[in-house]
Amino acid sequence: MKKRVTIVDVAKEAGVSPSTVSRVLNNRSGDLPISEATQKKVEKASRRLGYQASVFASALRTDRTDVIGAVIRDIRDPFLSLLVQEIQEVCYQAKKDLLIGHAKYDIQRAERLLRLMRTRLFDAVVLLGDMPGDNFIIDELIEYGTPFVTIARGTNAVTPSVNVDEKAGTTIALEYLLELGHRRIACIASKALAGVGERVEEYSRFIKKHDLPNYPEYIRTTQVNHANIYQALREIFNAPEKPTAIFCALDRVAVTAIDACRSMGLDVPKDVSIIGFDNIDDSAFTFPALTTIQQPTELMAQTAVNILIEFIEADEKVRAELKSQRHILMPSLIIRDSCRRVD
Amino acid sequence: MKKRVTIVDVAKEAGVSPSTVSRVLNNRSGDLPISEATQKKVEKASRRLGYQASVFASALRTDRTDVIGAVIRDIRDPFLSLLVQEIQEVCYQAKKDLLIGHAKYDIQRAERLLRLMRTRLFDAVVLLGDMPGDNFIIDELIEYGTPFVTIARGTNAVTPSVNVDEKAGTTIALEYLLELGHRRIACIASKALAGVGERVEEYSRFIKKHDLPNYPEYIRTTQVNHANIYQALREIFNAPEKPTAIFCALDRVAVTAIDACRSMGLDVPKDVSIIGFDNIDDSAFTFPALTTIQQPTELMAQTAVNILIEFIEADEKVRAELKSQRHILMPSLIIRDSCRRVD
DNA sequence: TACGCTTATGCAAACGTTTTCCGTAAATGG
DNA sequence: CCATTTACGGAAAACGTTTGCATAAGCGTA
Repeated sequence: MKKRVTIVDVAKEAGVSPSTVSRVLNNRSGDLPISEATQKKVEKASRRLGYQASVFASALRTDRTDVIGAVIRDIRDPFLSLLVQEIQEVCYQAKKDLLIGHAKYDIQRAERLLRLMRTRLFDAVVLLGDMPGDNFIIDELIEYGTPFVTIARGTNAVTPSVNVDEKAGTTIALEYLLELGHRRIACIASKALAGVGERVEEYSRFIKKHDLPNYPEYIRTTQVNHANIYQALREIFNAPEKPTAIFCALDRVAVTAIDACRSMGLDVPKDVSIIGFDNIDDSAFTFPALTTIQQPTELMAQTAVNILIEFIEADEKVRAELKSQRHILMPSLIIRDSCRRVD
Repeated sequence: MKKRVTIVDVAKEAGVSPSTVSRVLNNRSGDLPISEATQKKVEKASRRLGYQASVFASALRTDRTDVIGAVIRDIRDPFLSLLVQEIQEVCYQAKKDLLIGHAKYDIQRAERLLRLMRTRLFDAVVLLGDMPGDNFIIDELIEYGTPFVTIARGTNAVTPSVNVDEKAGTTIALEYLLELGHRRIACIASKALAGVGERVEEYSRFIKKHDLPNYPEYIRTTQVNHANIYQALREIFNAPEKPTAIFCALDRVAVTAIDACRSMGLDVPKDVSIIGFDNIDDSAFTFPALTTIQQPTELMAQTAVNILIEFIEADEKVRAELKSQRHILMPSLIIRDSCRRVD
């Protein structure tokens, strides 16, 4: 086991001062000229010793770590983890590290992560998804001046945020069903977090606006598992008129719903059409493959990280104007095999 | 936006020296006595100012951050993310933070995370799953003396590790099928990473040992998606004798296989029995629900984190003996509905 | 009274960087 | 040939903690 090699070790090895080593390794030749020869010497010495600057020491001095934090509501949520993967990809390209903290739907755990944020372990933070009662995180982040952006947290955020246009997505899905001739359209959602909530609202508005049948049984909110979805479907099909299509507010419920329909002896899409929202990976692999609304995850990640990086590099005044950045991105329709025309 | 409040601010507020503040806040009254009165003063001042020690400064001094790092092969792998969630839970109880780095099956990305590990950003590191060619990570971790443990990385590790007994698990699954009267048993696996590789090997050994039919078509390795699994199934059923059961080396393939069977018009378990391995969440929600081998994830997490914590607190000599800690835990059979007796 | 012992606290060094300020030598200009 | 710039590099302070050591006060004992 080795002793840590420090900047003075490198300095000795190269026969220069620590200051010079620091300047060379951080490319500060702009501030101060450094001869080719010493540059080479230092670089060689550094490589030879396998030197790696201490994040602590340099962060203590500079208030920068080059690591971005992600606080994710649920690491096992297929959409959120897809998103975090895209974010990581963009960070990687930008030479930032991404470290993920898992809140596990739990305020206490999220609060614990605040310790690390307050102490500036992260240059910036991205918050993925919302949890009931988690606004204090945002408050603290603001208070301590940590740059942050929220993503998938509802379109009515007042802080820097990136979201898909939930209403537009819902409208696209429902209009597609309308085009296929459906009029009796039910809706299944999971417990209402920000984004999903907006979708359900928009569903109701749409139904009303187009004067479609709206039995109370048509709209179900449930946990996402086979048994509960099965139950929700039974209730829906017990309505005075059976629906011919179901709008599932997330792919996770859509995927399960397809399975549940089959175990009820219902054929998708012959007996009932199903459309989802999110376009998670699984949705391409159900049988039949799921027709759904795609969120532009790559663009969302790109946008979010860009905001963060601008933030990090900005000084006081431009930061102020960055604070109003709110992006709402357009989703698109992915047509696969789970919806069919009806007459 | 606030100026950072430091220990000297608190000291001033409380009318004591920074040293005293530090001692109170870190409960160093064991080393050195501190009067009740000053304790109260300091605590009050600290609370009033909302003081939070800088991780950098204290880590620089103490070489401790109280954060544990997890490097995960693939954040979207359902088994691994289940595991990381359990680990996080144990860490939380132990008052450590867990920060997750996502390697995304990519050596380069994993290597980048090494920067953080080498600089002791983490008190200890847990490596989840293996990737081809990632041994250099372990080498570096050893070289730089960072405590670590691997988990789900194959039972023949030579460093501290926690694994399920892959062979025993496979045997349990196959013996169960045997008991149900199956003799023609096929096997589908994903590309061979450490653990899964052992399962496939054990499958072959078992088939040979029990003198069961072993057509080459019976053993397929494939990527995990509907199309590929479908194809694998077709090949398997084109063997001279159709199998009556399929051992899927991971639940992810089992779940997809159930779906694929159904879309081939095959009823599970009437036409073919399917057994999985891992017991991921989804497996309880397939239709029929999947019979599978359960990994004791909670115990695995507990064991792994315990090793890490012992490591962190140990001094040189006990560390040496900790290095040989290799745990192989017993899996168990979860009987659900995807296997049935055959005559 | 002087001495040692306990109890409670402060001083200052150290952790490993980065960066401001300054010094020296060489080069350039008049 | 002197004055002034330019090119290069070092010394030292600072970032915010923790901790070994010193010390001061209080108290019992010889």
